[in-house]
Amino acid sequence: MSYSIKEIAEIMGITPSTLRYYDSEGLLPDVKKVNGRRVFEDKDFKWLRVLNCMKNINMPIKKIKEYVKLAQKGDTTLQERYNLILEQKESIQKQINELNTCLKEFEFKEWYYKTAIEAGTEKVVENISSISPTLEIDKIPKNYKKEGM
Amino acid sequence: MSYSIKEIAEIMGITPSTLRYYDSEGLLPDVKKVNGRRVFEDKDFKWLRVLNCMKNINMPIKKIKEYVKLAQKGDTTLQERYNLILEQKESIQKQINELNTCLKEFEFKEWYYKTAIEAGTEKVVENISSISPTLEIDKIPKNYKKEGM
DNA sequence: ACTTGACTTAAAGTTAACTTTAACTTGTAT
DNA sequence: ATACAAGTTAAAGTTAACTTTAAGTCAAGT
Repeated sequence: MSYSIKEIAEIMGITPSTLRYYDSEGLLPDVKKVNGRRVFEDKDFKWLRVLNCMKNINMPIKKIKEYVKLAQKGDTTLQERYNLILEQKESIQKQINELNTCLKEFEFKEWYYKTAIEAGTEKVVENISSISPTLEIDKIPKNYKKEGM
Repeated sequence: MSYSIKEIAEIMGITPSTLRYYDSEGLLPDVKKVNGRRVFEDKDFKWLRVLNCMKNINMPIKKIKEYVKLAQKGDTTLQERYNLILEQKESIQKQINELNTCLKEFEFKEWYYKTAIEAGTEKVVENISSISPTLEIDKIPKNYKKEGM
């Protein structure tokens, strides 16, 4: 099966312009061209779904390009690609953990506002700050530090 | 307790400039000023931790500002704030789901490269595409569509 | 009195990731 | 033959979220 840029764009939920941009940035390895037009095949579609995945985990385009370049070099870069994958796996885990912590905070806020709405005023809850264990500290510990906001 | 901009910046892991930028964007409600200098108190610190949370879930600054403005209006905006919280909760859930799907893909790739490294070549695995159920479809279903890449 | 260090604002600059525009080509339908 | 829809490139424009710079204020220490 082969697809036009418009078709594949629609399938992926992005615009043809974005696909051309990705191509120009070297994110789409070896896309066939017929009469100067891009023709996407199953292998491209497969890769686009991995690319989509990499975008979802907030990998910058530069990093994705790096991966693509390594993959194009062949077997000599297997270890490097493995390392890159491990690095990204850690990043995903970290993001999931952060999101879960924040989810707890938002669940607290859901309760907070539900209670306030029932009472008609925020006064009934406003001195309660959070149920989330990571967020309920009111006094700052002496050596409290946080990286990357 | 009260803190200088430098202190609070270090605690939050951001720069004083970023804090000033947030303030200028209306993200820091009612920060006290003494001799023209910002003085951060426990309530500001508490809010900064919620702000940090909102940044972690990729809420745009515009949306955060919206929330701050609603909160400043008082009890008349309780329902609106509740709705905003629910909306964001859904967004977090969606992000966690996406990350989990991608984590599976990366776990597959970890195995893929480990196997390839052991064999010394990618040839031994390269026709295997993914173990993730959502990503292993090789033929595109007729009505397959995806939003927001 | 004067230097120093930490703060201030306003405005300009930066970066990533697109998006839009302009000018052009190509295959298909009338 | 001609119009039209869909593609192309190169380059300029946009947006969000900072970051840097420039010029100035202020309290404390020497």
